[in-house]
Amino acid sequence: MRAAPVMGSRSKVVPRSADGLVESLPAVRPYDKETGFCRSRDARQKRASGTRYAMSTPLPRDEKLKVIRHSASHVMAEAVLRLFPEAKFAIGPSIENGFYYDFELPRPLVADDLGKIEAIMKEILKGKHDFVRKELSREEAKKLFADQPYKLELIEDLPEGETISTYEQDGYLDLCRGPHVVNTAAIHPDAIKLMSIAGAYWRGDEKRQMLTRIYGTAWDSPQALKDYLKLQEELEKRDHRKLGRELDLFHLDDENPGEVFWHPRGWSIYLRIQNYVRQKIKAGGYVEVNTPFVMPKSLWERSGHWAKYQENMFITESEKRQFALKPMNCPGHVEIFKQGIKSYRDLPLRIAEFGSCTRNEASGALHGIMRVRGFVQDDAHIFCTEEQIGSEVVRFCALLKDIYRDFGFGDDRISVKLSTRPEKRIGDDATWDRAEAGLAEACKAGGFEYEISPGEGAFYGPKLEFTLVDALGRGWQCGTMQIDYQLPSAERLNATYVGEDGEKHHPVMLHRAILGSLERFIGILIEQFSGAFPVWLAPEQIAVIPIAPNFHEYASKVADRLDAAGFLAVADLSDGRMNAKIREAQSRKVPYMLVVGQKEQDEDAVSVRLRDGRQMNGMKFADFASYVKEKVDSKSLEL
RNA sequence: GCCAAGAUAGCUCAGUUGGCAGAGCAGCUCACUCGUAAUGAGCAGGUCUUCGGUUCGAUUCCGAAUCUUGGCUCCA
Repeated sequence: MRAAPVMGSRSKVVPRSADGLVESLPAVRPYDKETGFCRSRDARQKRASGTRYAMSTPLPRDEKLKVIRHSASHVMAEAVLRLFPEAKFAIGPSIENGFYYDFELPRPLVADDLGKIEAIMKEILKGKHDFVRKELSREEAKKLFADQPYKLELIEDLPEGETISTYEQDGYLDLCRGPHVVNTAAIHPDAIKLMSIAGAYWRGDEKRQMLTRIYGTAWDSPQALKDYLKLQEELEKRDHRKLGRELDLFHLDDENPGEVFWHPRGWSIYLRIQNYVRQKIKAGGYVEVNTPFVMPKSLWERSGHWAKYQENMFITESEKRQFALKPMNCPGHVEIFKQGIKSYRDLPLRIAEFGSCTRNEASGALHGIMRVRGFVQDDAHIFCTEEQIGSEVVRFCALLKDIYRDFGFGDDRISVKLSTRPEKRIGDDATWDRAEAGLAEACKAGGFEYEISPGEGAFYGPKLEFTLVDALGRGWQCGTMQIDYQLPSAERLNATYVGEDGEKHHPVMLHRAILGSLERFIGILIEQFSGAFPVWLAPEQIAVIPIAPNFHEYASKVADRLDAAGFLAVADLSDGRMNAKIREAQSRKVPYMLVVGQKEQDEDAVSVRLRDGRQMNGMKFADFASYVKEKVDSKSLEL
């Protein structure tokens, strides 16, 4: 979900656009006709040359914003230079919603500094300075940036023959390809805001210098900035950590980082999602198993995890033997596959598990319930022949679509990436060719268009990654489908089946998940629905509210009958007044509130207040029950 | 793990230029026969994250640890 950075553009720049404010953009960016991907480079991508980025047709405004943002980063650099004349400059690209610039500074920044820098920026912007482009030779550039080690490194790494250019505004000179606005007047001083300070490794490499990164946001009008800040507020309101506490779904304990304590309401959602998936995969031809949380070092050595994944595993010991908490379920499933003799007639064998995994994630990577150390995957491994890969992938795509749709994510909310062979890999190229081509073809046959992430595959095979796009346009990677020839091989866990020819063969293993982890998926749902879950998932579907203590008895009778009919209904018999009870139920985001008094009691009816404020008064009890049943059964997103 | 910023009542936050710690909401008690987003009154609630240091005195200043947040790296 990242915009292609402007820094990556290699294009020549033409001086002036029609409105005179933004340089015209190159008509054609380097473009690969065969794949339809634009080529651009990005420092974050480890300088892999020829890295390709998918490009959706850019709106002119998007391009304009990129130019504004990139120019704002130069203005910020100028402001920082005024404050810290000895600052060293790294890179300052435009990013989604804004820009950043990385600096090496003589001291850490404090919150006050951001305000100061922003004030200087505004002053610079008001000065109406031109951005002046100059092209120069490599030698000239090196001389010019002699005291800027990061710039020098960038110059060194520019390919032979590359045009080297600088941009200068108000006396601040920076190495840059452009394009930029022609004058700082193109950036409204009230349409920019500095957001935060963060550390970032030079060139994204954790072994290199840690720089100070300042993030800012920039827009083409003060109103656009306001809208953006408002959206940020909206995001805060939806934050699953906040809602998780407010709705009493779960808690996280500071003493036990990265592990979720599910409260009754949260667990109720969890179980319904799990049982839903359980029923779907059963219908999809999977068998469900369960494998141990703790498994011996010897197994992890054979599987390769001990060598490749050890630092992410919690290791424990008993009677001088070492064990590890499982970070993945695959070896366990291979162990099950290996019990007894398998025939080609048993394939494909689809082994599923709600696998409880524990990974020792870096403390800084933890985030609410989205990124934790203990989580459960809706995992499965499909053991099949090479010929069966295609049909299995197609089948998987159908199941995934079906499940995502029930959670409100239609086809237009799913994006797919095909990750191809990485540099460090095992297996021969012919196998990789077959695996990649097969996966690509099956993905299309499964009804998905995909983008390619070159070199992002697992070391043992290519993979498909399925990303959900939520109500606010954010992407969450959930589903995955990976082809693995290695783990079942003789060198690893040595799984075999007897083929038609009577010989032993190694099956191919497909690692796949749809929700990814239940914890993360529920976090996504909380944010997607702002905690207002669809009826079929709501932890409390119906709150029965008597208008006065006289009607407590009728209220509990209504709740009991609804409960017996399989709904999650609670009668609020507390001391409070009706209005307060409605308010409380509303803040618990209960879909249906039943207000009951004399009228309802006389007619065996309920007056329904929906979460969205609508009312359906004087509904017969039986009518209401069937109304809700329909919503639950159809997994309706509507009330 | 790395960089930076934080940690005060169950929650959201105020506060002390170093001198007995504050509010709103939630909780508890009592009263209230009430029709679609807060009835009123009262009570209780904190070793100011932890451990060291400076000081007559530290919640406040300094150091360290733990955790959280925002990034980086990684990733379900």
